[in-house]
Amino acid sequence: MVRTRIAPSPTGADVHVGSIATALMNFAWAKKNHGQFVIRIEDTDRTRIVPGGEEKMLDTLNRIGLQADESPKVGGPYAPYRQSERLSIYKKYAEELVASGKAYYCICAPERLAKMRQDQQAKKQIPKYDRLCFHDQKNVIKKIRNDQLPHVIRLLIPDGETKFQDVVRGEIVINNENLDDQVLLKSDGFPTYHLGVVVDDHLMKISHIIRGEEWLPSTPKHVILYRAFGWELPAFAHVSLLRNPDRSKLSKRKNPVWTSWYLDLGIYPEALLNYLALMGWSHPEGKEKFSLEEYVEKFDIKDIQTSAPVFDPVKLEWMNGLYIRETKNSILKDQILEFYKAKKVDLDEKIVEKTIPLVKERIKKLSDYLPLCEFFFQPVQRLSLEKDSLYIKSVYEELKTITDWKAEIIGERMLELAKKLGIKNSEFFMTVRIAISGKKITPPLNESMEILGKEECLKRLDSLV
RNA sequence: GGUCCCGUCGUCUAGCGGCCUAGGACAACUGGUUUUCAGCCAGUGAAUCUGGGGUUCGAAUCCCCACGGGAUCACCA
Repeated sequence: MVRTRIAPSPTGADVHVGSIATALMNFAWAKKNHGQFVIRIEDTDRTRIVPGGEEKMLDTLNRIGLQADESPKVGGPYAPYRQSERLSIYKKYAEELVASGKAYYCICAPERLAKMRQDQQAKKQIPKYDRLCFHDQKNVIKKIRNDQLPHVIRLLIPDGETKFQDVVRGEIVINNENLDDQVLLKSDGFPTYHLGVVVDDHLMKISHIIRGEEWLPSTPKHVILYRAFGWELPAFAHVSLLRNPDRSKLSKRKNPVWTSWYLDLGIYPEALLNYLALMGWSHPEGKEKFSLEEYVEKFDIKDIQTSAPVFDPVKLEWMNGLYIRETKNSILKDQILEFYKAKKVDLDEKIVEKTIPLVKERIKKLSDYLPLCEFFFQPVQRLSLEKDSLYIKSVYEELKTITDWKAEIIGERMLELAKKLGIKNSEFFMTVRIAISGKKITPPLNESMEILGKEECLKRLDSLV
């Protein structure tokens, strides 16, 4: 049975787009194999918890359409799915490790640890705990009992080397000398990430751990833990991190990284997912656009790319444009209405409906709509007209005589007028365009004028005459 | 710095020893459609496959080294 999971930590304001990319792979792999995709909240660092963060993350995941089979929201057979609610479990397992001699108590003060690390670094040594407490376990235990001393539990890294298979990177071998005696249980009773993931992934029967490559260096510790418990190893698949254009990992310093930022821009969840699917993976037939369903069918963790891709918002927008152009007009209308309503802007449905055919090929995301169409709803600040725009009056007079206010007719009459006046079409229409819309870039002019209506057009021209 | 990962057009990638004088997509540029901008269509440029050594009849593909980039080294995840 294939079971995958994502384990977000509510230490940010929202879900990072990179997390969506790995969530997508986890989702796809579970679905492809008719297994389950679970969401587990790893909130063990109470000092970094962002209020409302968990709520927001779950909400975003929901908006994006990656439904979890098990999560804090929907529950499941291995509940609770929030680590802060599983404290007694970690404690039990940590103690078990101490009992079997695979871990030990440590009462060293943070100050001592900090100084030790500093000294080691100064001497260019590998910063590692010196096992002071390990070598004095009896006394340490006595002190903890007698004085109620705060303490942690550390993993005793065995000698030798640790080896494991990574689905995307092959065999990974590391000399254990490079590993520190990792704290497993903190003095506040919360587990560290390392204990938490291993225990939960095992208990929740996670078969494949697909996560960012940032975890690769600490995976040997996890492997050691699995073996210390005598548990079977899951399959590990470390995927590359999304990068900034300068190749550093995608960060909010250099790029918008919160998923809802893109969604709130009017990027479709499907388009975001589709674009993200192309980061480190490619369709067997070379297709660029495909549905989630198709992705699930074609995806295989063995095909995941090892090199790290640069996140390109330009291509994302192109992808979204593809989706917009394939959206039915009536649906696109509703989406635009809804999109702006969420931003507290109420648009006239009739106008939006009429403008859709004109803008569908001109917008790449929903938020492109208003900048392009604002003049339909109200007169906008006008660009200044060229000095030789005196023929605006003729335009006004000509339009005034039109009785059948249709784009085609308006176009014919304007063309005639331009010819009569001896003005180049491009110049003439640009002038009219600015007079009517205030801008140089607009949807097709004749159609726009039809939508605006004769009265409104004349009014706008009149103010210039 | 130690450890680990990675290295094909500007970007995303195809490529799994001969089909590669390296293919596609985005971006760029040119032309067409045209009343602006898009869209659409046609086309152009863009990678000595990071470099150097091997292995092989033959290497982008396998091996080694160098260089470059990244990640990671907490009672953070």
